[in-house]
Amino acid sequence: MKAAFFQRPVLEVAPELVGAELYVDGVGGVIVEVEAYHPDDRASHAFGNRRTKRNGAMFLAGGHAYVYRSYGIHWCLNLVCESDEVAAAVLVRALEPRRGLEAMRARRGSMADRLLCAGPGRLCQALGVTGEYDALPLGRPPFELRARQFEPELAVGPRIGLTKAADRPWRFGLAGSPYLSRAFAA
DNA sequence: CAGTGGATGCTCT
DNA sequence: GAGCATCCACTGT
Repeated sequence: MKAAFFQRPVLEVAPELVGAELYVDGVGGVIVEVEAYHPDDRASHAFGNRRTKRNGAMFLAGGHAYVYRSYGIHWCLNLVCESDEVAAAVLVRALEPRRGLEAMRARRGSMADRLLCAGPGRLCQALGVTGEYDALPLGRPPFELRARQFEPELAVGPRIGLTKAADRPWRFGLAGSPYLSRAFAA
């Protein structure tokens, strides 16, 4: 997947990432859930295009990784979109494991396979993503991204775990997938 | 099942 | 010093 794919409006890119494949050092699978974050959005780490120490990677060109620590414990992986002047990103919240299942189970401990990557923190743990991956380009190893090969049935809803701008329907998922972090409302 | 609370570390005001 | 783009274990049905 080329950087140009990401250098478009984030609300256009995010739904197209559902069904795409993401691998980190060969471990990963099919993305089934994402959320979009935009500069006009109080919930974004780069609200108002304000650069901070943490969010630097969001100001790179579309096609880079933005990895941050969540609740002091977990890592969360974003795919940076748009340009160096518009700090937007897509949070990868869940994927259906396809390759490297043994590595995922080893990193996460023995859990049901449907929970290996069901949530942004779990996903990073399973794929081995840490802060060292922040600001890396997505177009070459350790990352590998493949555009979706099918037209998925999309589910849309409000984003999860927010207090600010919690009403915006910027969560996109593969309808009915058992690998979601949470089901979408009917 | 649903709901609650603790762990944990960094960013930002 | 407050507040998290979370997860898990534990409680009580």
